[in-house]
Amino acid sequence: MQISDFKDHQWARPLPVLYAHSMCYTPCTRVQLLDQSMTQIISLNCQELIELCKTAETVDEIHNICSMASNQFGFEQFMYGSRVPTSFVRPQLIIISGYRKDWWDHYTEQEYMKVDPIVNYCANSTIPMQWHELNHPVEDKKRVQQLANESSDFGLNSGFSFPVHSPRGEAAMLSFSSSEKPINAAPRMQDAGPHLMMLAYHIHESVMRIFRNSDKISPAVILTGREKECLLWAAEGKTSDETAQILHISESTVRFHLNNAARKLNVHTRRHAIARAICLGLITPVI
Amino acid sequence: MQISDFKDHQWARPLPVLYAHSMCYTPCTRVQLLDQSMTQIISLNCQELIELCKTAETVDEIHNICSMASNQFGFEQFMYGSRVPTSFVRPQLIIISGYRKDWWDHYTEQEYMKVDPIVNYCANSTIPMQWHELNHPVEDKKRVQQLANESSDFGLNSGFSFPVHSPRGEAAMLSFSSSEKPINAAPRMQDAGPHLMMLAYHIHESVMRIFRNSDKISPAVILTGREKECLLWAAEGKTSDETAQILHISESTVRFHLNNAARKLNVHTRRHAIARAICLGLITPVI
DNA sequence: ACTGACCCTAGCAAATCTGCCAGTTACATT
DNA sequence: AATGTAACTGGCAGATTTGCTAGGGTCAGT
Repeated sequence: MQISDFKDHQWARPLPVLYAHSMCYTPCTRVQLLDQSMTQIISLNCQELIELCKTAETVDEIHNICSMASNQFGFEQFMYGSRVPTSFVRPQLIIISGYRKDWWDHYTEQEYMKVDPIVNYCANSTIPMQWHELNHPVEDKKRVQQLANESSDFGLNSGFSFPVHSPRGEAAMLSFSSSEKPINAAPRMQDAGPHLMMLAYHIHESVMRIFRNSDKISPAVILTGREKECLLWAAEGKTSDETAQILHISESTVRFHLNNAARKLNVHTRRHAIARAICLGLITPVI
Repeated sequence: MQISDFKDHQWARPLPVLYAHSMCYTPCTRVQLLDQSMTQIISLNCQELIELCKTAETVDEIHNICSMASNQFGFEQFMYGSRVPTSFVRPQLIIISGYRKDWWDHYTEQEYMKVDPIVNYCANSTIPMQWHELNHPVEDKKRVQQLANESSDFGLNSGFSFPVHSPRGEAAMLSFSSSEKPINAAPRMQDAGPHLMMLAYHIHESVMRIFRNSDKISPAVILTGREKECLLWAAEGKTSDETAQILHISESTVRFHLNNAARKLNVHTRRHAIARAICLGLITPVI
């Protein structure tokens, strides 16, 4: 969504992106082994890469896995990006770039992410998409056209992007690109689709696991059963009094639990607590 | 999450499940053509099934596509289920059952869905899972054990489940099952995984498209830009006054927009409006 | 020129939330 | 027996939301 400028406001400063440089761009068909002390060259199939994901403990490993997958299926560059809804206004971005350094620098410098139709597509859809299929209406046609023109200068002529969405509200994207023309690359990409889709979800799970284990994103908030229940009914629009009747407890107790929940969530109002709890997947619909 | 009983409350009555019978269970290795007037027998690969998804206009077509996929990969029964977050307390369920009629009747009669660890897993994870791998802690061990024992009586010895999550907060699951023992079925299932995962997401998209086109689930709510902005800041915990300062408008205007948004969302409080808007994907984090 | 959609503003009474305090009870773990 | 966690209850002042009504202004499309 478009949001009004609020440059003069304290919210203007963006959260730092957690990981965002092109670590080891390798435009060859083979990549180095994970253990970088060895220079042996190996190649792993998708299933093996997925197994690596499950045990990966650093972002570098993830980067290497993506590189290998990219090469495995004849792509040259990749990019993983995810948006963690720590806040609506200032979500946390995690980016692992396998783009060429010059392109990535230009991309960030121009803030292309804000208009990139591929990013926009992945944020709103679940179906993998080959770039030449993209036909979404865009807001800022001029900028999008500029982006399209410049990207081909950096060897991004065709690509395949995989949206990832989790029950905790995280939205992610894993893109692979090639300098080949779409007409030539399409059939090969088509075959790789299902395997890369499966990989994309595993990559995302691994990245989130790694960052949750680190102290770089806020630790999981743990709410008690009653706290969740009170939040749930509050999110359903019930007043404290109504919630109290539904749960057969006093209104004071409901307020008590909501206050505790708000404190744990590090917010000051119920609205904020509700939004946070939903975003974090702490309260989910009951089946 | 566990929620206290509220049987004596008006919320006790469940929403009707939209589609939940075993339409044409076909425990053979081939299925009938979509045009049922013809009895010709065909077999389609996964890519072709996905193409069918894109144009499917009825639930029956979806059912047939799932049947074909099931047979294609040596499964016998399937089940698709999705939960649309129209409300936290009373979400809308859409179910397309390819289970044996007797099993499905028993399953619903026992309300197994509420304790089914596979359903629980899919609601909270994104990675496809073979049933024998499942090792989640469960709440009601006795009932889960009962479910496990009885399901094998109905020919569900191994299976593969695919969670689906969308940016609009829908959670879905597509499961395929076989009477084979896991040890025998696992390798074949493993190979089918990526293709069925891709199919699962297309199935879900088609189902949601079909139901949104029908009048069976509430039509999409359209908010104006200002309404979204005001909701966004409200979800961020800002008061009307603070939002007014951020957006450089008067507090009256903020109230006006929030009221309009609440009316469109058919709710009476901001908390509820915020919850609804987040669930429906109407307000999303800004990049 | 008209219509519709959107955005902006105002005022008021009643209902509700928020932040703060200080307790009791039950239950499982150590 | 001691500890910790979760659940439960009460009170109060001040801030905020809610529901309502009633306008004016801009802009695009017809």
